[in-house]
Amino acid sequence: MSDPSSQRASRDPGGCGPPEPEDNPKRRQILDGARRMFLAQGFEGASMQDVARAAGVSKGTLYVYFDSKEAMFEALVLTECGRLQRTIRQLGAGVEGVEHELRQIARSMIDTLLQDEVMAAMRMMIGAGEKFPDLARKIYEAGPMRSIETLAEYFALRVTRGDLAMQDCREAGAEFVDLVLAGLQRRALLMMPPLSDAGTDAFVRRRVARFLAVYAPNATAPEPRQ
Amino acid sequence: MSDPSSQRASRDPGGCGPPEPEDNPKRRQILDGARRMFLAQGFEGASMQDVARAAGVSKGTLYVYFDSKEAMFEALVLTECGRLQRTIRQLGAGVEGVEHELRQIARSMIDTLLQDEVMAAMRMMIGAGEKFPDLARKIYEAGPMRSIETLAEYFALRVTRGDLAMQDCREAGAEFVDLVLAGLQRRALLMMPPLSDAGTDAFVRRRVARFLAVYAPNATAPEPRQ
Amino acid sequence: MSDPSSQRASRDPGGCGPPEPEDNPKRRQILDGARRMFLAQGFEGASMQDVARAAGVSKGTLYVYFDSKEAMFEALVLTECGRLQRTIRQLGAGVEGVEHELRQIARSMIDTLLQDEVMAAMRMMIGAGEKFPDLARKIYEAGPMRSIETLAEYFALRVTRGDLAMQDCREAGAEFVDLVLAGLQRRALLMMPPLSDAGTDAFVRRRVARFLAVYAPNATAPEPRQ
Amino acid sequence: MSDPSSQRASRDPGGCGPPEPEDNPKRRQILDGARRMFLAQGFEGASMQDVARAAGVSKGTLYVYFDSKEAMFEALVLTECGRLQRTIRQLGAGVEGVEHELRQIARSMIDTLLQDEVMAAMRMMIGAGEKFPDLARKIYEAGPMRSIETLAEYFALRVTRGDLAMQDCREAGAEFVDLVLAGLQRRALLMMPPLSDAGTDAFVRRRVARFLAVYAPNATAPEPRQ
DNA sequence: CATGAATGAGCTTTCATTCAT
DNA sequence: TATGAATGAAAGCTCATTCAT
Repeated sequence: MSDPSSQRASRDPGGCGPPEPEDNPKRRQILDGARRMFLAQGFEGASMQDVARAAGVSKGTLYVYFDSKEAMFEALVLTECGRLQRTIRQLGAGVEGVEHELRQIARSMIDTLLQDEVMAAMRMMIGAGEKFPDLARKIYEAGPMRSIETLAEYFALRVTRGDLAMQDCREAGAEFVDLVLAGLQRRALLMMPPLSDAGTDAFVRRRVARFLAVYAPNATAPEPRQ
Repeated sequence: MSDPSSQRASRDPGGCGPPEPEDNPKRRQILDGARRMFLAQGFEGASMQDVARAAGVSKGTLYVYFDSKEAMFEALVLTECGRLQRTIRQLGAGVEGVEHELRQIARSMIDTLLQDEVMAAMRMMIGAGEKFPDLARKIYEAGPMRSIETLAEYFALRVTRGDLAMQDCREAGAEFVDLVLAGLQRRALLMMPPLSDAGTDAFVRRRVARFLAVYAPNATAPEPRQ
Repeated sequence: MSDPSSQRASRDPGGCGPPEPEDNPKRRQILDGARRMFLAQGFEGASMQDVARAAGVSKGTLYVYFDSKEAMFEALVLTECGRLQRTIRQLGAGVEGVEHELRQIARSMIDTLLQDEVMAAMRMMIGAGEKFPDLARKIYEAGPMRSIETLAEYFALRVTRGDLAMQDCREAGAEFVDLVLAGLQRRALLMMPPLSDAGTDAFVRRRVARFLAVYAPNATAPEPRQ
Repeated sequence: MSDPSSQRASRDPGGCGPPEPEDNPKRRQILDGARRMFLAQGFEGASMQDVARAAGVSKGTLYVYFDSKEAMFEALVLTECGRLQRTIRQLGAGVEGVEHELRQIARSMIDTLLQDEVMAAMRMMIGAGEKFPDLARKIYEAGPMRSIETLAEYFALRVTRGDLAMQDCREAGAEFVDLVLAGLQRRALLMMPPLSDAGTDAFVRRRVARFLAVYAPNATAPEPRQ
């Protein structure tokens, strides 16, 4: 079992599962180079030569650890999935006061998911979707879907506390994501310059208010504003 | 001035402007082949050979009308921009009854923009964003931004009629797009199977209700519903 | 129909058929380079780079005329088949006096088929047999089998004239080939130095005598000699 | 002197000589793997990785025992030479009755030398002949030449017993090989399907009869038959 | 002695691009 | 203007070989 490629098949066959320990340092090193190149150039734009150079190994070594460029890409994306999930899971941990809390969650999602690097990953995954539809689906499940579920759990908790009132927490989660993230993400996907910090704050206040106008149990009739 | 490539530089310098008359039939023919191939295979997946074959001309002729593959891609995208704008402008034309109307607008946007072909174009443009950032921005302006503005105009009209109440029509437009389109688009971008027709209808009713809960002037306190 | 590759599929689909006119000069030029390289180095030993250099064209041009290295090899071999058949058909044309005639036929076969170049072709074909069994069979039919049949026709003629006596002309043809060619060919295949001219002559006289000892109608009891 | 590779140069400098004791077990093991792979895939088709796997050692170990792939191939072939010689030496041992005996020898040669595995070896050696001419010559001497000599010895014995009459036993041996083996071998080399068992028997009877028509001392005038 | 990680040259093939006609 | 033959750079991938352990 000293062949490093023996690790290939055994890695997380079920999808974007638990965080992978991934202990082989050379493999990590290669994936790291691959990450930089694929994010910067996309799947087709980055050549194996590029990846090798970025990883500081020879082209041949790439094929010791991965069967093909596609396999390497898949391994990379799966790794990134894990990273993303871990990020999401921490998003709204331990904040207080519903409106304030939701603003913080929103801001946290925005700050995390609109980072250049994450957007590049998203672009890469979307671009590669046509060629790797199964992979794209896994990404959806590990990313957006997981975010929504995490939010749903949080909302469920708040409902039991009486802070929120809703019947379908998942739908509310989806709505929250759509309201506070989708628009900014759409802009970023098409390379529009990001909002200023103040602009983002205003946006978050507005949209969280919209959300609460519907889901806060003691919501007065919503005043159309802004 | 018999060189058709002399038209290259002069085409729509300002961006995705008004519908281009585009009179040269051979150029149209080439762009049409390019459209089919790029949508089907993506920018890197489609070879100039493919485009030439799809357009029914020789490879050499491609270079009579376009300086490079990238230039052809850019020209194609700009043309598509115009097409999209025209589509958007017709979206909610001549329907009546606010809630019913908004549902029809929503459904129309969904049906149009989630078509396989449009999604392929979107994926292609997002994927190419890294390489053509200016182009991506133009697309944003011609696509989502224009949609929002078109909606804003429509809302403004409804406000004057007293059917809606809002202060910032553009913000309301953005919110509408986020609520009724973004989630489905996110799913489609990552190759998730589309909702059933009934599912889509339910989604539209739900989200339009949310929208009206905030912006209908005589809105009662919104009832949180599934 | 100006694409040179359109000639690919239409070339002699039935096997080693009639002499091909093969008029495209560039294709000929490439096949000629391929011939030199494949004969010298074998199928795997010769790289497409080698072939391109030998043919005086660029590597890319190779693929304008042939779909793959294997397709080129097959086209080459088929061409060589035709060449060989033409040679065989002329072998014993118009000589007189049975023993003298048979000696001349034998010598002609030997001189033709033991040329360095032909032996190289044979080695190449045999070496490639494992990978291209169908092709190898075609070669057998176009080469050895055809030789035997040509001899059989000749023997049949001589039988009607009363010069030879035999019941199965094909078997006699096979025997003749075995007696006068096989041994020398086996030597040549394994790179043994060829017999001297005088040695070859002696060999031919001996083996033709053996043949006639059996098939000459007025043969006296064969005297074991030499 | 603990380096096993010190055995390399000293191995059988004279060619395909006496059976080599070959005592190093690991070397044997490697050659055995090499034999399987080279026969199955040919010299170029089999990778050192394949050989290592087939031999159950690491790739590096291969280079402890052999300087290069070519050296390993040469060593393998030389070993196979010995094997073949031993086989040949036993071919016609201890049978009785000249015609019956010759048929048995013939059949034995055919059955041995036309086995798939032996043919594969032959094809491999012929194919490699261009690249390793000296090796090919050694093979000729160890294989066909040795067969002929063994037959010659056998014929000489029979001559002293009065069963056969000939002046040049080696020539007779060569003739025998040509008559009873060459044709079938030629077919097999070019991947033609083998004769049926009955067909082979008929072939052997016919050709042995031809042989005896010339070399049996009491041969009546040969009757042209079949 | 044995290993297997690492290498880099070389493989077949593709493709955007040029240019003589 | 339109062609398509020709190109050469670069792609993904393989493999014989080396070397530190």
